[in-house]
Amino acid sequence: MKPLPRSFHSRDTVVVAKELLGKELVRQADYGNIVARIVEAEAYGGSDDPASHAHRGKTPRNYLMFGLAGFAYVYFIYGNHYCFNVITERENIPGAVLVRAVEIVEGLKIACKHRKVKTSSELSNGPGKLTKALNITKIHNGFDLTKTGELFISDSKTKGSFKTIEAKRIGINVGREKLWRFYIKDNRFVSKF
DNA sequence: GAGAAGATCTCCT
DNA sequence: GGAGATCTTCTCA
Repeated sequence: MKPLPRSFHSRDTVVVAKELLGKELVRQADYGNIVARIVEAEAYGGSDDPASHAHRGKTPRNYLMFGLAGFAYVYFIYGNHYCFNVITERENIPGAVLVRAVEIVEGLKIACKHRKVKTSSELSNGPGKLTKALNITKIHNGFDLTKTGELFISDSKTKGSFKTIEAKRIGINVGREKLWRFYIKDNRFVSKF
């Protein structure tokens, strides 16, 4: 498995969000490997996007969004959950893609251990759920996803054809009019239809 | 330093 | 369908 190059990520956030669908998120750990296919993603921009963390400027929390593309931006929210983002755009241009849902294609048993659920479709159909299933925490904040290691994104081996749906973003109160949420049509791992 | 809000999930009704 | 859990970060004084 080969990680996607930084040039893949350092493009327009919306383009990257769309093209991340079907790609594989690889989690390598001493207890085994988990491979998860990205089935749902949301684009978050900069100052022109009121829903984005970066819209009010650079802070110690969101500075990664202003940095080099291809790095992970993991943050803690609601006292309970981590959300996993991939940094996009060029340096000093804020942008990130929130991975909202994945389909576990390898390491299902390990992922099930991280989360106590019965069916695999409940395992990772939400931002907070997938980070738990893949055991992604704040230690992965700033992790380079373009290098083979504990966590990276690779091109998919199985290039199945699928239809991409554009929809309004979820869980936010501002900037909802933007159709910046993308998911694979008819995929049961998607969080909401 | 205090208060408020938040890109969510799970449990309970 | 609704509310609680629970903590980081930002804003304002």
